[in-house]
Amino acid sequence: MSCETDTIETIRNSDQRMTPQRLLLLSAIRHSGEHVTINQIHDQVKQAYPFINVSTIYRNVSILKELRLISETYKTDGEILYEWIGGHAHLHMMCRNCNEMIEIDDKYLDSLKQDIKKDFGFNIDIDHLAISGLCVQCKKLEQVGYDD
Amino acid sequence: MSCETDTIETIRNSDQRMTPQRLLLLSAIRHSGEHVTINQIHDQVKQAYPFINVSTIYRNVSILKELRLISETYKTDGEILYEWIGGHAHLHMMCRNCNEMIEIDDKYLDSLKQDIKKDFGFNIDIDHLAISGLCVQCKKLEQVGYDD
DNA sequence: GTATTTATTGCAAAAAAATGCAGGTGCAAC
DNA sequence: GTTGCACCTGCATTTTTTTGCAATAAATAC
Repeated sequence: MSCETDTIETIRNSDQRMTPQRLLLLSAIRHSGEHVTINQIHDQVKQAYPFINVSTIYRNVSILKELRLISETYKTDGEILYEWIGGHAHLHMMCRNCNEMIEIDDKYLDSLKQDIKKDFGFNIDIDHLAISGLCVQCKKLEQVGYDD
Repeated sequence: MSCETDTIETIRNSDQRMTPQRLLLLSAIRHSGEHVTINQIHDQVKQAYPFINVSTIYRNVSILKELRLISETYKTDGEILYEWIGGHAHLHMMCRNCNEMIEIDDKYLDSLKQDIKKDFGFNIDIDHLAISGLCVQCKKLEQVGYDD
């Protein structure tokens, strides 16, 4: 509840209006599991309000992204996922072989963040980025003739 | 020259054929600076062979990506960049404010890679990933009233 | 409550990206 | 050199994403 009040505040404060569509969309992203695609959001919102247009989804998602209320993650297979930023920042590791996604606490980034900040002044966002690689299982399968 | 022989080998060895189009595309990616988009590749190849279709570019880029001959980087503004993987792995830091991109040696990833491997068995790809954040200048500009 | 201002929506239409398919062609075997 | 197979290409089509615009509806002031 209170977090929704915050959201409304954030939106109001940036010259945006709180429309029913936007509210539905927010709630869809917030409540539907972890990661959702544009189409999943659309489908979800349509259940409550069947007339909503996809372009509305696209536009709102883009606005919420700018406001940093939701995060955008490019999966290594090209799919784009959106997720509510609820304080629990984490990294996504996506296996380039089986496409499995692992979530990893962002504390693993701490040292990288510090190094980059110290040496380049660049401030890495805590939130989303999908990292490509090989999961345990697929790595094993790949181990056919070489070891690195 | 020799690196081109390697490329041809890699392609042949994976049941693919070396077509003139593919050769032009390879050369376009290899020689046109650092990062190129699909359209830039297309434009470049068209200069030598005007009849090439964009879909050929899409498909070949996708194949070369699978073969790990080129890397794909999702910029934080959504643009996708391709780059020849020439041994010089590096990270891209992209400022979410001014869109400036900084390249950073991949040695900075070493410790993260080790930690993730140790704790999750996940093997992060050395090559490309674009990390979003704020560069020095933009961070300063943002420092209006709060400090974190 | 009403009027005013201006962001937002839905539709339609355009642009961009991806895909299916039939014909063309690399390349290996002969 | 010729043949055959499987991969590639280009075109046409479909799917996805973006954009322009008139109508609508929040938010603010009265």
